[in-house]
Amino acid sequence: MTTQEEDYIKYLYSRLEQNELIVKITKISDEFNYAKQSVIEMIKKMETRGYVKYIPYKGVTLTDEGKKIGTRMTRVHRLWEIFLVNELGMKWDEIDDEAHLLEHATSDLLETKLYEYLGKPKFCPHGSPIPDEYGEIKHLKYSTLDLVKIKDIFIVKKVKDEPSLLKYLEKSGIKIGTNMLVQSILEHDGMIIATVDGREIFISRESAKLICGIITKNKKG
Amino acid sequence: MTTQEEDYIKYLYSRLEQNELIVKITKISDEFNYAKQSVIEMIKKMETRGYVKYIPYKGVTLTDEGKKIGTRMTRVHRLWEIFLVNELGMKWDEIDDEAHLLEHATSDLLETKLYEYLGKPKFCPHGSPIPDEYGEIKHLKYSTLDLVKIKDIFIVKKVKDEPSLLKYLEKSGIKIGTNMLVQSILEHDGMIIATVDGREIFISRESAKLICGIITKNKKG
DNA sequence: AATATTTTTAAGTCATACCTTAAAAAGGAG
DNA sequence: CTCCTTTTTAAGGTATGACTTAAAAATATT
Repeated sequence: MTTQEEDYIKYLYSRLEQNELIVKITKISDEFNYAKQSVIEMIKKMETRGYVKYIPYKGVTLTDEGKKIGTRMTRVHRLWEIFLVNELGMKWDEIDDEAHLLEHATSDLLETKLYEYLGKPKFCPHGSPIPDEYGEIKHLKYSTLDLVKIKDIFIVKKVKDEPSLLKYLEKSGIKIGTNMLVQSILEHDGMIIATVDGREIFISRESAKLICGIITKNKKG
Repeated sequence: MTTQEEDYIKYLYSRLEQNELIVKITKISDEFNYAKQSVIEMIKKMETRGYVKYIPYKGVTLTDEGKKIGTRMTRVHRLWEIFLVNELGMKWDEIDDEAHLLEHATSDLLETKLYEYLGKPKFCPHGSPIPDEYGEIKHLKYSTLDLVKIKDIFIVKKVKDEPSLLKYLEKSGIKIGTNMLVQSILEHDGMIIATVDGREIFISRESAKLICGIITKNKKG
């Protein structure tokens, strides 16, 4: 298993997590900035190895074997993210690239030891679930921040792993578990203005769609 | 910088640590199990990049740039070894391969964070010195266990990183810092019999040369 | 159904880092 | 100084995983 194959599989697995069961070659080539031809060649190679099924003009799906590897890569990636944040004190937006390098350098033994060392964590620092040692993963259903109404309380549970968003949230003091009280929603662009520990926070509608959590209605009495 | 280049440089650096200032192509090809031709090609490529100086029929030396990279690789390798032993509880003989994978996946930021997290350690689990953040390294001069005499006390300070030796020492309860009281030395093969916490330990002459430490003469009164 | 667009296939290229085999050159020993 | 061994050079090969360009095939649109 090469680093490249692992990256292809991990990407396909991430699409699967988003319920995208079949992924177009074009989408893969856009993701990695590879020529379409290169992607087709690689996918065909991976098909002969049993990791994916490729239906021309339709797209690519992971085989059971591919899913197993994808689960494993995702698990290892998220475990390293936990290590980098909880143990080394790195920031949200610094860890994806680091974890990406480390995940390709992780043996089964190391994976096991790391998992136990970190206390068998269930969620990565961005709130995504970590598959357990048997590959079982429980995706929780959340709302997104763009669905709130004025006076709602929103508890942040998961955020998209996108550096500039993460940097902004970090700067704004928003973490997993943060409670946001929605103060107002601008009419012309949908910007959400909320308070976190009394401080005012501004979240664009676009960003709001990338922030998952739980909405608690504030019934006016 | 590719993984392969890093491995070549790290090996040359390890030779340098043993005061082997110029390394024969044959030695490198033996070490990695590569054809000599392949080594020559690689070394020539690395020479154009400024990492080594190659004198045909003589051997290879690291340039200052190469030494810098070698120091860095060695440092990162030994830091990961500390992590694997001290934090994850891995065994002496399990960590070399793991650290080897991880060292190629370590950014400067991660290196810094890891160093601080581990408490700026000065020695790896086998007792080799870890270069500090400026690349400074202090090689301590030790005796070797094969130089002891009967009734000497030997304090283990450093052992060769060789899986089967490490496994044997682990099983025998010998660690860095262990005190060994030499009971007898067999005449025909030089085998050393010593006690550690009352238990009898057997070390062949060959192995004894790979165990470094401090000899304290036991002056008979 | 005809045309336009997208996707795939085919053919050939590149760099990396290994490999082998054979010839040439250097170094060491008698 | 010649002979022999070691080392290097030269030439050509392999696999991986990218690339481009052009032709063919399938899908989508009018």
